[in-house]
Amino acid sequence: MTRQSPSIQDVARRVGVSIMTVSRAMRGVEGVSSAKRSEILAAAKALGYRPSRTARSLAASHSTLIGISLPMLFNEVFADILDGMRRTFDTAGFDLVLDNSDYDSHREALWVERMIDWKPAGVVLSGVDHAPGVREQLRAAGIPTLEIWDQCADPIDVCVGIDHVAAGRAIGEYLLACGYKAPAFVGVEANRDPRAEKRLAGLRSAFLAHGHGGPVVRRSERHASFEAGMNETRALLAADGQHPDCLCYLNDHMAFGGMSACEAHGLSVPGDIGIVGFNGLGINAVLPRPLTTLVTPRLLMGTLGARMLLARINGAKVERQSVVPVEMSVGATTRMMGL
Amino acid sequence: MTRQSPSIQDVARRVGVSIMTVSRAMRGVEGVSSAKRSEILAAAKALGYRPSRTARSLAASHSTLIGISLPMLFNEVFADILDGMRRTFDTAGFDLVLDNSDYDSHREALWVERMIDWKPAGVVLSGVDHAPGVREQLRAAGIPTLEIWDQCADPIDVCVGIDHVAAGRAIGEYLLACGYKAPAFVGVEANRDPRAEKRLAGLRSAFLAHGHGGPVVRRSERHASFEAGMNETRALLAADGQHPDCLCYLNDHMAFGGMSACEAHGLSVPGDIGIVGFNGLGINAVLPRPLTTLVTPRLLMGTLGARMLLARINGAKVERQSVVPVEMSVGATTRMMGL
DNA sequence: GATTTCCACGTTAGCGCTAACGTAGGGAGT
DNA sequence: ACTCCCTACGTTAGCGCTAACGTGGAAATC
Repeated sequence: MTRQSPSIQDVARRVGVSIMTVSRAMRGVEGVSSAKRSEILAAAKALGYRPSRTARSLAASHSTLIGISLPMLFNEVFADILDGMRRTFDTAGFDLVLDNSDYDSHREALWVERMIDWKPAGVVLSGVDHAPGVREQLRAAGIPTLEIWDQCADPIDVCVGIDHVAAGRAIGEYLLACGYKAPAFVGVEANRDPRAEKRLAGLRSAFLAHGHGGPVVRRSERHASFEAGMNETRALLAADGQHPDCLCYLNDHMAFGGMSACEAHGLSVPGDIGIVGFNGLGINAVLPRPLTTLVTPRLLMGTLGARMLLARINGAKVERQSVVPVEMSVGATTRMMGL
Repeated sequence: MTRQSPSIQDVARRVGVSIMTVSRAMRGVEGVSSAKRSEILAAAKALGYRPSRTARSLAASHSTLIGISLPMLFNEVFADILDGMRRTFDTAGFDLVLDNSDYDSHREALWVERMIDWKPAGVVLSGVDHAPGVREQLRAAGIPTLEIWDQCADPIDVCVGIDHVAAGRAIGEYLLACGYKAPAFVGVEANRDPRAEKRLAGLRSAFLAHGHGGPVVRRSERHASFEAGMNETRALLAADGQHPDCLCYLNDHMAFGGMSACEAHGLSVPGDIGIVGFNGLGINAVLPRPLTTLVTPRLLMGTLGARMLLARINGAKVERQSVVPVEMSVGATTRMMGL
């Protein structure tokens, strides 16, 4: 016997009320006396009744799903952001549908289309650089949307993140203050990570503003991993001519890999060459020589972003954009030159 | 003007067929001539029609959602597993609803209940140790379920993973072969990670079988992070009496933190003390002294698991359980004693 | 006491699809 | 010519809820 799971009808019959009263009781909506409400709740529990989410979504013409698209998961940054959001959304009773775009805006666009078919309560996208049409589709569907991790004067809906150009410039200015003159930047292919490109632009502008040349750029075709950092740094150092006096990396992972490559190449850090990461990951706490890096408030971004999106879902007006601060963390991989 | 998104009716009217024919055409189901089919598809595209997932789920009495519950995301292990599954499910047209149980089986149970309300096509749980009732609920609802990362003779439905007891024993036997005699195990609280407890049990049984004492156990109350590994190791070494001759960690993160603590304590690795991790993470490739560790085939597990679940969703019979092999990776943090 | 108000509930009409079954019309078999 | 069958559709009846509006009766107002 494959007894179907009980429906709202069964509860209504058992208590002797209409299904509408059961619906109201289950949702905690006004219009039911507290006596009836608890009677209904008890009956529902006894029968093992659980409201069907799909039926509810169809009838209400919107679901309690929230779609989240992140470039990748194995990355403390996005894992932290997700963690910050998760707690907030979870408490509010939403379920999270996840996408992993692999830094591919086309993939993201396809997923957004599919997501809209679920009539989600909200959508979260990483960054502000999307494929054409994504913005319009989300707006046309009237879906509250949060863009996270970057900033933008005119977001799709709301936006929380850091100013990547300013972050790059801050790193540049710190390095200039140390006396570094010939930076290099190690990252990934230009179209893969728009935020990294903004940081590179900021870094470049800082050096150019002080009359130096812009950074030498080296790009990996693969993920921004430990290994990629090591390989690209090795290649960079193997090139002819004078090597840079400091190396800026797309993130701490690459920087750590790069540090290994430098040492393998016989360069002492920071004696012969400076190294700067990005993000301020947990691994720094246990490294014998902590990285100089820019710490990003990922959990804060997640929590704040989730709250902003929730406010939009509830129809509240909120600031369209929120830019959170970053902090330079001076470690043991850079030094004041000439000391 | 808030023009509603077009429904199946609009497409049917435009082409001059019944909605059923449109439904069939959209789903790629038999019973429509190819001429009509392409005419309908063209009309749908022109109107911007997209089938409503919620309506479809209700009418078909099951959705294309797949629920996945993992203990945590910032962890290469689960990120890899998820990545392996994602590709497979994505291609098959499923959407992934994610939960993050924080190693809390009660949380997992609550989420499973909520997930069932969506009538998902399938559910993925991590491990085989669940809160009471979870198994029954999933079975009663007839939802294809995959348990991943551990093994079990009688899974809820299907299961793919490694044998953690055997893995622990393999580590123990390797250490015994090296000549180590006094191991310690550094992990987290006993009820937080059942898999780690199984590995500990395997490790213990190996040493006991050779007439040695079981491992000294040290547990962190926090996450199995770099920092936790460092802190617990520091505490372990600070204790009176002789220190262990080798340290086994819950995972590579903790092991790496532990290695820092050893060096800070003036112990050389592997000269004075051996260190063994678990998982074989990417960071090993760039460490000056790669960890001795047990490599787990995470991506394989994900891909294989997803395929098994897909087969179950399609009603196929499959092996209920699949145990994948692990491989000991001897790094530079252990040595043959007496050499 | 007649009117208004309000609360607690019921009724009606879908939400946008799909499963299951029904049917017309053309071709093959005898 | 008559079945028989098969293909390409259409019709009917929901899936399990909620929004919007309707209604009776008790309390409040004058």
